[in-house]
Amino acid sequence: MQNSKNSKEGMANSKKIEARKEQILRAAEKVFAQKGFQDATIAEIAKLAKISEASIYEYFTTKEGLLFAIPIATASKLFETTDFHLKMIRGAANQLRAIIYLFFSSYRDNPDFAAIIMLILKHNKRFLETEGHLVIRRGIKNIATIVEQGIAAGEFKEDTNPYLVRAMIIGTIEHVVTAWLMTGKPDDLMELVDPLIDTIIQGIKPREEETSCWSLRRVAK
Amino acid sequence: MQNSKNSKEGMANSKKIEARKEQILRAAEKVFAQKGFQDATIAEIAKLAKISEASIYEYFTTKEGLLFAIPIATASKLFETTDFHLKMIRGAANQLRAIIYLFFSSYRDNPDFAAIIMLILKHNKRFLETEGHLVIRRGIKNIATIVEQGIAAGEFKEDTNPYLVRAMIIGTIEHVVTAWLMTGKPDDLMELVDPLIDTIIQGIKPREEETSCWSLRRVAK
Amino acid sequence: MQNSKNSKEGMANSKKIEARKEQILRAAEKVFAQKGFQDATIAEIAKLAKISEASIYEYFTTKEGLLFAIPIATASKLFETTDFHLKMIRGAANQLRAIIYLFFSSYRDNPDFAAIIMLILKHNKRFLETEGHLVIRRGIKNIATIVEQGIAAGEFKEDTNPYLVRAMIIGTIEHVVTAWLMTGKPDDLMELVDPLIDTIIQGIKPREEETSCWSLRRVAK
Amino acid sequence: MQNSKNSKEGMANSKKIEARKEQILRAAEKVFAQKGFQDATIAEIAKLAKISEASIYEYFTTKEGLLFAIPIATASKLFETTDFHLKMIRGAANQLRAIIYLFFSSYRDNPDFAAIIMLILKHNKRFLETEGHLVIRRGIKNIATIVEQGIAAGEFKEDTNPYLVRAMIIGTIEHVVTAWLMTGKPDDLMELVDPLIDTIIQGIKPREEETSCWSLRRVAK
DNA sequence: AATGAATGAGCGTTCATTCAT
DNA sequence: CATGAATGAACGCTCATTCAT
Repeated sequence: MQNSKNSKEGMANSKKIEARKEQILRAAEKVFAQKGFQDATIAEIAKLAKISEASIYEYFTTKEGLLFAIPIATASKLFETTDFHLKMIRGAANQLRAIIYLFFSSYRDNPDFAAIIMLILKHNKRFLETEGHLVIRRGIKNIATIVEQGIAAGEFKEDTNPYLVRAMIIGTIEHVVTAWLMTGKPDDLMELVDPLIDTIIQGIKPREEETSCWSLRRVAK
Repeated sequence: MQNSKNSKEGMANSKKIEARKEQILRAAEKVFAQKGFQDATIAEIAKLAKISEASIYEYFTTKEGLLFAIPIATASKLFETTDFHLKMIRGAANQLRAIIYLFFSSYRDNPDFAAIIMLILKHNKRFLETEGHLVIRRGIKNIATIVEQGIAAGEFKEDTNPYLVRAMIIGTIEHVVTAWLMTGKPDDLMELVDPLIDTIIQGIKPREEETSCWSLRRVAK
Repeated sequence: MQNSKNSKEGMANSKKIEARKEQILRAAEKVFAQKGFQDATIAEIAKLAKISEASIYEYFTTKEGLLFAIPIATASKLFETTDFHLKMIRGAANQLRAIIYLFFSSYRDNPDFAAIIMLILKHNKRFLETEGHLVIRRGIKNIATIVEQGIAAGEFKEDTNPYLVRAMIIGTIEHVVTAWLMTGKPDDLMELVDPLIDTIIQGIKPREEETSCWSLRRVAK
Repeated sequence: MQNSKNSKEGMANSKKIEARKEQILRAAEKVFAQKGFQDATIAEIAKLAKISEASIYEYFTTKEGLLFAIPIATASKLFETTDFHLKMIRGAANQLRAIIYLFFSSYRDNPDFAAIIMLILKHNKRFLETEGHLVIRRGIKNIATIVEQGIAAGEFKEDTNPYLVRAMIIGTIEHVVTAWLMTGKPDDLMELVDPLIDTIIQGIKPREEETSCWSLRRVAK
């Protein structure tokens, strides 16, 4: 009985703490996204989070530490979702399409998260050594892996550079999303998914004469 | 004599002024590239430029104005060079290749300029309404135009989206250069030129079966 | 049974409380001595005392109150010891010697206590109106009293100023101990006891011609 | 002509700067003396000096740096005065008397300086490695030297410990001045000069029976 | 009795910018 | 034209203290 009470309290407490953290993180996300890191003030974040400035420092060590903590949850969720979907999809091309789709929709649905990543964190060297960056790095690794699998399966050309493909995908997404953010988010991001993936896929698939028109070499094998 | 002396002085002065400006800009470029905008101080720039802090304000209105003025010269030169070369090149694909080559080599040769663009200016909304940004915008327009010409010439697929292609090219370059800058510039950027352009070109050129394998459809037309 | 248990508990409790206080005081003494008053934090004291910060405020009203309480026990013990020894000693000079000896050895054996007194409390005006200061004041009164008795007994010159003598003794001890603390406690404090007291005693004892060589004047009286 | 103008300006400027520094130092001295280091604020010092807070940092690097600079001028003057007088005085005893007199009167006439030294700086370890402390150290060295000369001249006992004598003199002065400061400066410090020096001198001069009373013992030898 | 959690209040320091000379 | 000197305005962070539980 005592145990259950304690464990309940424990849960309640840690839940409360997590809720508080979440509350601060959401406020910070909004303020950082709107003002940028330097122009954002702890005072404003605290106000928005309905908490005292000092309390923020109970949960995060510094203003920058707070910034670095922001993307962890959303990025984790994004990459979990991605992993979940990828398991159900056959074919490297389709998997890439899914990834691009999920990235775009994640950014579209979380523009503050997108702004933090694209406009603030991406250029901060200290962020490179952070848990948040680790999450993102792991999530991005997928792409190169899928490309490699596509090459192995003959879906993509043998001389395809998986890291270049990844750079093209991520770079294009970043560029498009950044422009979208900077211009006040007028466009429909999702319209670009298909053209982008189609272009990429066509760019890296084996030459037609090798595959479609008799596919001599493959037959030969 | 006095006149000529004066006019000489006038020339000398305006030259001197330009030289002074250039001196400040180079110092600012170095400092901003190294420290970022916020962490760079006017004091440090002034010191490096061997000029007083107050004097900087004789030539530039604000710290941000100084920042915004930095890329103008280098960007102008880059786009002039690009224009110059493009006139000598036939074929949209070859022209895109040239552009990518020139961009990469410009960034490689001017890493401070690259850092200012990639890590600082790209995310500054106020920069959008700036002469510097105008120069860059004009320079980038080329790409979409060339793609359009390529489509018109049958070099690229008819349903190619020129703006997406441009986004892919610019986005990939930015992503690669940013990574190169953030990781201490270890890689050889130029190695990526060919794979990148090859992939893009293959991604947007008309389908093989339409062109290589008897081009039935086109003939039918 | 219950009663006895309760009273036992009562005893245990008050003992426990005293133990707790003592625990906090020792932690505070160490931290204050090491860091000084301002640089010491309640958090650090609490950590060292293995108690929560809030609990400290169950036993002491403020950080300064805690500071003021530190020397009471040690000072009381010192002055009790001193009183105890003085009863067994005849002659003002010997008594002064004993006092100086006991002071020095107390500081040597309790360098944290010494640091608190010499480097922190001695300069705090609010400490003047404190129980801790009262204890010290009482303990120091001895010296002047002994000097007065020495004068009355003809051991010391009639025109000796007891308060100056006290100031010389205390001042010298303070100066020496402070230097000892500030320089990392390298010297052997005790070596100074004899030279100090000898010099003082010779400085205040009646002139030789009055005492040793026929003591004319005294006889004349 | 130009030269003289320039040098005049140079003088004017450096004079102005010195005046400004002096102005800040006087304000800081007063505020630090009244409130102590921690409770003093730059704001208050700036206000009293009729200067902006930021300007203080044009002349001093930190709050503590400002504190450390305060005693330099006064201490230098004190020790120069001391040196000046000592040259005109014969006899170690008289010289010690002069030193004690000059110390006391310096503290009496500059109670803020005295408070800074006695209540703040004396206990700051970082001050030990400071120009201000160097000045003081040099000034205090005198005392031991004079005692040594007194010993050599037969004025003082051969077994006199010059460092103990110095500690007694400085310690007593410090103790007395500190008490004077802490109690609101009611007493006349100067009354203590003669009794103090007389006691010290008698405490360290060769024994009377050897010198005054026909020196029987010595003769006996 | 004990403490986890929350915060009010405070301050040193930085720096872009101005202006008299 | 050049600049030395001055400053207004801002802010992250700390910590002693409180209080509900």
